[in-house]
Amino acid sequence: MLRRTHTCGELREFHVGQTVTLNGWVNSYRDHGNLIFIDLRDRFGLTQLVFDPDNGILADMMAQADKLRNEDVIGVEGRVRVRIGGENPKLETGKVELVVTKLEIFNKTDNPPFLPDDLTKLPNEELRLTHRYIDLRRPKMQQILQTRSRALMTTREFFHSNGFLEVETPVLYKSTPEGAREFLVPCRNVPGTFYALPQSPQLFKQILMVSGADRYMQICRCFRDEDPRADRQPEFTQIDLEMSFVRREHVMEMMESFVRSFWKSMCGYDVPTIQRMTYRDAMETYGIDRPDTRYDLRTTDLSDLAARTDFKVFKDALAKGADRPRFNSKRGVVKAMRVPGGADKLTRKITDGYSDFVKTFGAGGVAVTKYIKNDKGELALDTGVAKFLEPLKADLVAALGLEPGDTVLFVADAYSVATKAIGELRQQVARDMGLIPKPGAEGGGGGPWNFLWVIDFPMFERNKDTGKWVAMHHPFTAPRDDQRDQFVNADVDDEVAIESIVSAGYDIVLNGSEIAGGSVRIHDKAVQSKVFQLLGLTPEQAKEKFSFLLEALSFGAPPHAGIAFGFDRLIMHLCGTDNIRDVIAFPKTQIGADLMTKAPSQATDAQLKDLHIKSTWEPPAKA
RNA sequence: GGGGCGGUAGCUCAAUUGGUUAGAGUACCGGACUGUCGAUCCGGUGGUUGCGGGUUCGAGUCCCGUCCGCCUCGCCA
Repeated sequence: MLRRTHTCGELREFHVGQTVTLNGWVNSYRDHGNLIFIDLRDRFGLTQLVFDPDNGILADMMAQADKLRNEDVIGVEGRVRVRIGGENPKLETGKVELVVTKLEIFNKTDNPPFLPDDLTKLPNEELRLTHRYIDLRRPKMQQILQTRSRALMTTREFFHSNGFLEVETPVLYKSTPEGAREFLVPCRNVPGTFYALPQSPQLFKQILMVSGADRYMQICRCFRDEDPRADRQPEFTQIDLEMSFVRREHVMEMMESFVRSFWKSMCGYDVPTIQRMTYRDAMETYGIDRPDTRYDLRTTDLSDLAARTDFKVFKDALAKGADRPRFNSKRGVVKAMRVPGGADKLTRKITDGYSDFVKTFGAGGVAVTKYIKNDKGELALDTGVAKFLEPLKADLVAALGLEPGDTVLFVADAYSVATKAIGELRQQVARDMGLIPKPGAEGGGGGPWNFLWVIDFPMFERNKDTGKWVAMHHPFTAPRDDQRDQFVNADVDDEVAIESIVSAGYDIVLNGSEIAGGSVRIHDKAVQSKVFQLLGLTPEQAKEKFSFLLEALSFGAPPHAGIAFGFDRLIMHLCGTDNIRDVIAFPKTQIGADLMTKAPSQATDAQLKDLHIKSTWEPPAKA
């Protein structure tokens, strides 16, 4: 076999005169009859090969070369020379070419369904996923795989050099059916029982703290059987970690150091001190718990002002009940957003579309007005709901800091609905106004990079359907240290008191995307009991579900805290893509299928019998 | 579970109001060509219009169902 001495991205002018061997795929061929050019590709680049009869090439090799087609796999030996036809500045190796003297065809390809080419339009994703091995040959995909590999390396380096112990935890795990739906694995040895695949190694990493691991990290696979999205897969990767003898500040400090070292190493960017925002500020000002702070659009609660208008939509919304008593003790809300310069850019057609847009989040619509000069040349409110607001113009201008040419958008509803709707609307407006920087604009990769800590989350929120309290993060999240006594002593029926308790949780948000989330954990039995009580778990139920953790906590648990990063999302940001499938070598579709291997597939009766299970599924009757 | 978009040659797309033999580029096959570099030029093969029904003299086009892919709401402690 002609084994390579160099890669296809390697040859330069100083190799001229050397005899070298290359291996790779035929990326393109240009056949001039008695002169054939081949661009040979591997992961490292492209090199031009020449089959040139003037250089003593044998006729039968010329005939073989004549048949070479895209994606054939070959080995060639030859002499490096300066290109006779002049440099190709598009290629790293563009100053030289390889005059082939030996050719070995390792594998002729069937005509491929598509070519791994970044220049032409990509075929549809279904085809790319079915023939993933071809799609992955594309230079862009190779680059992503490389970035991902480097990121794994730099992550491990950081944590290993900071005293973290890398420990693997089980994939076959105990089912704890709170939170996300789990994948179940039937157990052959104990009929009728099942393992679950972990949503995260949460409980194991806490146990590891009790075990004296002191600092743990793992780059681990997590599984959640929920419908995927552009940035979600049923199977995904986390950088998971936990630390002993720390409080919130220590974890945040360590993570800031990690993020700084990671971005420095990945794209040479110096992450500045990460600003902090409370959950409440995030919700009030941005309508979302992961604000994109790359642009300065803000939302404002104008309920008091709106109550003074005669606009029925506002009045009705305000009359709605309070669904978040901590934030609004009496009523629904009217939220407003000032859009600087919106009067010109946000056309009637666009703002009409906003009403449909917010309807998808349960809101009734968007009220619009503009602050512009009227016929008399005076600054006035114009169009939409102007007539209701005109009497309050001065107050509105003051409250929002309106400037001429601004548009104001209003969403009125119960707190949760209005907040969510205007938060989503804010992002849509940012897109329409062109406020979102293009990836790579600054700071390398997908920059600019706007990092943000979001802290002081509520411990609990009401489940919309059942009305029961649920843990906002998970049931092992501790209250913020200064809230511990207040929490333990709180009356479980005092809704306002319970919702006011703030947790010691923290998220890292990057450009409007949650890249990490964690918390200080409960290591104190009184606190843990109170949490279970609030969640409606009896001590018996709690014991049944989490006995191993509770037992562990009772045998000498250090104070501990941790966090987990969504690794795939980090890579998405670094690569400036908004599709998580692009940063996963073998991703799944929206129904969790792997189009290449055709998973999932049916099990045989014998397999099912072994596992003591029976499928209730039957093929639909034919009409 | 709901909403939206899409599925036509190997691939990317086109096809007027429902109307002749479903076209183009590219890939592939054959031919020409000694300096190209997304080579060029000439010729050719290639179609269950996702699948199943229905309406119609006639369906890629309209209707119903279904499958697949993408976006999204719900969901994602």
